[in-house]
Amino acid sequence: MSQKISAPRGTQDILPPESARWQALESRVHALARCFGYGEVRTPVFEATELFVRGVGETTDIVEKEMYTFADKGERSMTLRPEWTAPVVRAMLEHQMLAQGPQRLYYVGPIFRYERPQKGRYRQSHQFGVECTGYVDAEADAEVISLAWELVRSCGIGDAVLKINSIGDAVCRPRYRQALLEHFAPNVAALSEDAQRRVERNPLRLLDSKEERDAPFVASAPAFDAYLCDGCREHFATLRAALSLIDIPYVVDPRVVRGLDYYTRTVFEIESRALGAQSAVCGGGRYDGLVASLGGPDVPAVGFALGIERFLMVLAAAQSAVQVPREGIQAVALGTQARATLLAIVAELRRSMVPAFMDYEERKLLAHLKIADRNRARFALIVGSEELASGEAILRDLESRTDTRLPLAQPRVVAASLVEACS
RNA sequence: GUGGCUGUAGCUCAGCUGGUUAGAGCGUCGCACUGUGGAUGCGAAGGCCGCGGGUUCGAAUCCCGUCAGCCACCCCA
Repeated sequence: MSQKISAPRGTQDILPPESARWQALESRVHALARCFGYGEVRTPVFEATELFVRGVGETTDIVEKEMYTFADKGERSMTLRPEWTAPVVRAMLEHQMLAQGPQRLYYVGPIFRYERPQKGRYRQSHQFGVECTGYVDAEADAEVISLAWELVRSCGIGDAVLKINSIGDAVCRPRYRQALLEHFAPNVAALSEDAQRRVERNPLRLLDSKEERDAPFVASAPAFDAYLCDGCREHFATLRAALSLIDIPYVVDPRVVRGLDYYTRTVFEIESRALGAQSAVCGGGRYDGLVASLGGPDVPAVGFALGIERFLMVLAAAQSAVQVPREGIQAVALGTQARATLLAIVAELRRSMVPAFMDYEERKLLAHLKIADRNRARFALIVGSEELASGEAILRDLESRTDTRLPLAQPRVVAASLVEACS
């Protein structure tokens, strides 16, 4: 056993029938993005390390300890993409897209973070997300949020909650930060160890503490609300009005504070209890300074990322196991000659895009029918010596258990009449 | 990265305070049943008890290490 190679820690193989659920979600995602006018972007799986250091933020956990970084043979430092926003912005800059007005892009694909694996947390995971650039308007925030919410809603996830918040901008955030510092600093000794670290580094994250001993101080902390500048306040109000206008239920939660440096103003999360501690299925917000910080023009942007693995888990919890519908035709050949006859018909069926299955072993009819059943085939096309003699195959509807006779002619003709019979 | 729980057949799990050849259900395959499925009955295959070391006359069982999964923290999708 020890010499067997297994998938690296925190990664997983996605096999049938699970992969079918992925395909279903992915096609839903593509269709939804299309409805909102978003085009797909695909970027390299690895990028220059510098892109993430500048884009995500030097002091974030992602950059500090979670990146898969390596030197290539030309001694360049490369990093496996730990998130999509920085690469997408890089691509937009590289291809001069931002000079051409607002842009709407979406992506689906893997990200890599070196973390300790746990349910809903992997070293390779997959995200669907969008980036909308060029609008300062809160309607763009609402658009992006509604796209995420529409996916959740259309999949029938009942217990999902949308939480929104505003974390201000370059003008008012430092003021609020200062206020928080002044609130917590006198009580540092009473705080949990983790909280003490955060007082200096990122006071905003203190609001997110789960430690019981921090709770009283968190509860009495000043609210951002009072510190928002006029611009941010108005932006948040417009967003709330827009969400109400398009019937999207939300709660304002001051504790929603994103961990990546580039967020400004709007931040939001969609949570579900089905996930335990990793409750966030989707997270995003506005990042007006990111494009400029990556060397581009001063272009505002909003977006989100949704965890595919987590989303599928929530989906599985919400839906009861659905029976796979029957589909396609199982060719049942009894004898060598029948096998040749059916082989040709199966090939023609597949050319007509009708799923066709065949087992090549010499088995009894009963065994063949069991296989057909297990394959969830809708029909069985049976040919044995009797059928060859009479020139008529038996087409059995495995659902209604009724038989029809079908003249054996040229494979293409048989396939054509099967297509008709099955539709 | 920190703390804790768990690793026995393809899957879900039994296996008492260490004691002969490690069990069950599901699944797979075969037969009853040359030719009309999901059932039933009978049978078979499938295990270095995650891996490595130690204690012991003797280890799936106790100890240490390691790998992996899970839970919480941390972080985030």
